[in-house]
Amino acid sequence: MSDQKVVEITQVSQACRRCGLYHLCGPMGLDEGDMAKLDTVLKRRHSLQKGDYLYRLGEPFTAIYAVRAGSFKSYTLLDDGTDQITGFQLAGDLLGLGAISTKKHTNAARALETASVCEIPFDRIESLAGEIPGLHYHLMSLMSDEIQHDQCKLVLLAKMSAEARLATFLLNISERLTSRGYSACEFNLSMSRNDIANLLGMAVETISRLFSQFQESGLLLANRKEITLLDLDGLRAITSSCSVKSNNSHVS
Amino acid sequence: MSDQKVVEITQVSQACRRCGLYHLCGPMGLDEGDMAKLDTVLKRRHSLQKGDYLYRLGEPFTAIYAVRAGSFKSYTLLDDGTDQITGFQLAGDLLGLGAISTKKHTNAARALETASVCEIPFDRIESLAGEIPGLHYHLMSLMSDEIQHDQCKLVLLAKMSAEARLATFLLNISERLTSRGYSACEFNLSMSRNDIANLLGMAVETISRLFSQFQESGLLLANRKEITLLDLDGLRAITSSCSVKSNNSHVS
DNA sequence: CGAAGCGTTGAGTGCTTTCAATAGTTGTGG
DNA sequence: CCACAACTATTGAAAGCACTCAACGCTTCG
Repeated sequence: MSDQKVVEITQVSQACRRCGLYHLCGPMGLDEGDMAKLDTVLKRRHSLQKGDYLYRLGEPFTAIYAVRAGSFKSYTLLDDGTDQITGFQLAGDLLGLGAISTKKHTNAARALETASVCEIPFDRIESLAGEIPGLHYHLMSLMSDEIQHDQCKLVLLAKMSAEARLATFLLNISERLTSRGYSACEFNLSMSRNDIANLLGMAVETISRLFSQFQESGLLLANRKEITLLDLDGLRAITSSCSVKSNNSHVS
Repeated sequence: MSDQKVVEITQVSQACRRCGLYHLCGPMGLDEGDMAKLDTVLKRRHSLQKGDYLYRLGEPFTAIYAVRAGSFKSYTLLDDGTDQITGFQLAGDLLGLGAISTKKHTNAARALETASVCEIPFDRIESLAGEIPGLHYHLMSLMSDEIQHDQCKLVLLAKMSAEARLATFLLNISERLTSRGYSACEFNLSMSRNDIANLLGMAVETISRLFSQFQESGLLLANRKEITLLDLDGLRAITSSCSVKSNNSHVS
């Protein structure tokens, strides 16, 4: 079971170190050998252009995906023909975990900009898990995270005012970019105002008005998709009245 | 690996057939032998009274739970000191799946009435999974279900009117009770109006007004916690304008 | 260049909330 | 057993937040 763990470290570096999934694999106890095994089932560099579907609603579920670069929106279709965005996925986030039980995707995922993903065939995970003891536990942890994130979104939608929702959303994007090594205060939103409004359960006009209001208050600068956060504490003050206790809420 | 599967069927019957988890174990391929093994790690008949905590926020995560009888509410605490209910669990539902990654419970679970649960120690699941091939997949399916259910709740909160939310909630309770063999149209709500309002992101007064309105419209009879649904199609019509496409939405 | 889409801003409406009062229910202790 | 307190539920009236409708400028793209 541990006779094949000697591999070229450089090979692993190439394959995984730059992958968004790396920081998820590392801390959970996968050594270099395990990661090399994992690497053998990963199809690398699946690239997509803006608007491309990673998968559509109803398609058979065959794999989960890790975002390497770019960003995605995942959304479901409602009876009235409209969409409901259930989340945005940035580099390092996973896609497709909600479809394991149904074996069909219950939502669609589309690239918001040029993006690339790691595709992880699910049936090969099953066989691979026999060789890597912690893999199943790792996957369940990731799914557990997703459940927690969704519950943070529930709080946001159930309890927060429009103002607090947008502030929470912006701070969350900022935190997630920071943890990936990007700037905490300057970034480009890859999604439209429409998409933000949809996720946060509000009208587009309200989003637009709030951006203007935040700018007048000196909290941020917003020029279309270019965002500069000027007063993180000010934004936190807006959310603090009703955010989840002692928990890095993940709301997008 | 399959040399220990011969066991007493009657023993299995006693342990699992009446358990809410049974209909989850059965279809996924566990045979009687596997179920007997599973049974050895289940602590049976953990009973609770109304108001008892199954677990509290911040407690170490040691086990997941299956509701055998009664019902629970799970909720998180917000910074402002208020609660946010994230779901109600009826017989057959699972509790605790969101805490696997953090190893601490990120929400609390309390009995809404006299209840009993199966406690499933998580560390023993890990070792047991080596003997039961499909167990990990089964667990991931259950977690995948939870992710889907949470996303249905997101739709409800993001898109639906107060009227549609309550109608959806009632139909969902009805469906879940039906699938457990209870009456589809007559049931007692174990949760208070306050709890319903909290879950659905509304004021208590609005819930109360809607119950009155639904009753005047002949959709249902509501006497405190005793509910009689009179016009399921009428309720569905209220929700249909904005429910999730081709999906048995699970919103409580 | 024109069309289509995105983003911003204004005005008016309306759904839901908040405040308030009342009644019914539950639980506790004298 | 009743009285009292605390909680739950219902209903009314008024206020407010966010939505809808509408118009306009800006950007993108064929």
